[in-house]
Amino acid sequence: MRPDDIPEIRTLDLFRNMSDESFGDLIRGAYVQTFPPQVQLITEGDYPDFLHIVLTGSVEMFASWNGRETSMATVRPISTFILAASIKDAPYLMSARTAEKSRVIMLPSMDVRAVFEVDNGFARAVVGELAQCYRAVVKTSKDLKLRTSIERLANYLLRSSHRAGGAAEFDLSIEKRRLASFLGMTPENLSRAIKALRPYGVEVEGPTVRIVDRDSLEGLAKPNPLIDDPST
Amino acid sequence: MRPDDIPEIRTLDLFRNMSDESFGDLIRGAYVQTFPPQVQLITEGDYPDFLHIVLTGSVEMFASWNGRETSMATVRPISTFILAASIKDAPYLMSARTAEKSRVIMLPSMDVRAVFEVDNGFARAVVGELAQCYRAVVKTSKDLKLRTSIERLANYLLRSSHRAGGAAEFDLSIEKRRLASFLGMTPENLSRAIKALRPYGVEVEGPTVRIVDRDSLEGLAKPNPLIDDPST
DNA sequence: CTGATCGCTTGACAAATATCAATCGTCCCC
DNA sequence: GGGGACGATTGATATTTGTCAAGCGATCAG
Repeated sequence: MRPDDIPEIRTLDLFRNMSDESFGDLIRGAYVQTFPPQVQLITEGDYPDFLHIVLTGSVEMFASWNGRETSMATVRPISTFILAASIKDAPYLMSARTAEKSRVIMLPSMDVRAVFEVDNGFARAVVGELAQCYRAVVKTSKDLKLRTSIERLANYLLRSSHRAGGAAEFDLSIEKRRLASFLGMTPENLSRAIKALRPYGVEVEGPTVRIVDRDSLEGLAKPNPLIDDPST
Repeated sequence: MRPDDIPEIRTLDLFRNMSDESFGDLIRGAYVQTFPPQVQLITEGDYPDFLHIVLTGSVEMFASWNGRETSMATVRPISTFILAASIKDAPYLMSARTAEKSRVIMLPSMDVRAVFEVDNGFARAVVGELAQCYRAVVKTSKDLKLRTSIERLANYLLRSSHRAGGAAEFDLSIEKRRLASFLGMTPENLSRAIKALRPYGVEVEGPTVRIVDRDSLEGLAKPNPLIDDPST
């Protein structure tokens, strides 16, 4: 691990309120690695060796069953993934692969569990992180069950715009076929859904999205903080 | 609260490893109430006043958007619900109503958060509970995205049978229209899906289900512990 | 007993979504 | 520069799923 990685990690919510000693125990066995795109980092069903933290790039979480595959989430810096499995020492429910070139910290799960047992500040921080993850999955579940595919796309675009600081023009930061899978549709249908949003002031050219008429799009999307606000 | 409720609660995973003092603080302001069926206990968007624990009966968690409603989960004894919102003091993402006559403990959220801050055993127990909830939602999300409606029904029936001790004959313990909503389909389609499972040895009469040919049903359902095993 | 209500079921139809096949464009490698 | 690979798009078609309307059967109140 590079020495200048350490202060950056130390300030994460998850590690901020733990003792120096515990933090030292955690990062002693840690290492940072840079992966090229499309490298599978973990496989569902395996037992967790490491708690992963994405420093740069992005990581796609996905799941498979019976020869089918679906994209579950994209993890962006700086966040952990697979915390629940690491703490419980339970098998991964999802696989992960780098979506682009990514720098990832890996903390041995054994150390994570050991520190969790002795450091009360860390234990409480884990609660915060897990609650956040739980609520995020509940939101995407509501998105999937309550909305049509076009409504999901419309809200996804509004969320993306918001993440880009409210910009009217921004880039889809993932491939369209992965976006399709994340939104629970086929790539073909995503193409058609994009066209269906043109009357609502959405212009898409390659990876670039321009929201020309936000009011119109919001009229269709009806964004709701209990589904679309990632911060609550 | 009735005195004989207390030891039962004390043995729950969530409360087993906390100090007597903390436990006393928690239940001091608690009360137990029995609700008739179809009483709405909490409403999404509200801030949590209480952490709820179902002692008997069952509670349906559901969510709404834009005039639509979907069933998210059924909480059965003895489990908590809305723990994440209580701990974070964040708005409920789901509403809850009693599905049948139910006895429910209500612990003031303020007390829960206060005890969480001081009792380390409780804080760690909260982690275990949250991780469990998180993984449960991930599983249902995979179920929804990777399976067709008939496959979801087939696996639901196998899980129900397993919960009934592996019995070939058991009762659907929820209304069919709620089951349909939970499985992400309409009541009409659930009816048709049930008929579609007849060639796989599934006989349904009213609320009673009989799995005549488990091998055949499993051949269709292809149950997978990373989706269908609630214990991992 | 009777009528009303309610959940479930069924059939006919409509809408949404997936699948298949072909094409287009871009990027990369030779 | 010329394939070739790959992702995106489009059109045609099939499948799945939802909607609407009607009817059935159980339950319950009067």
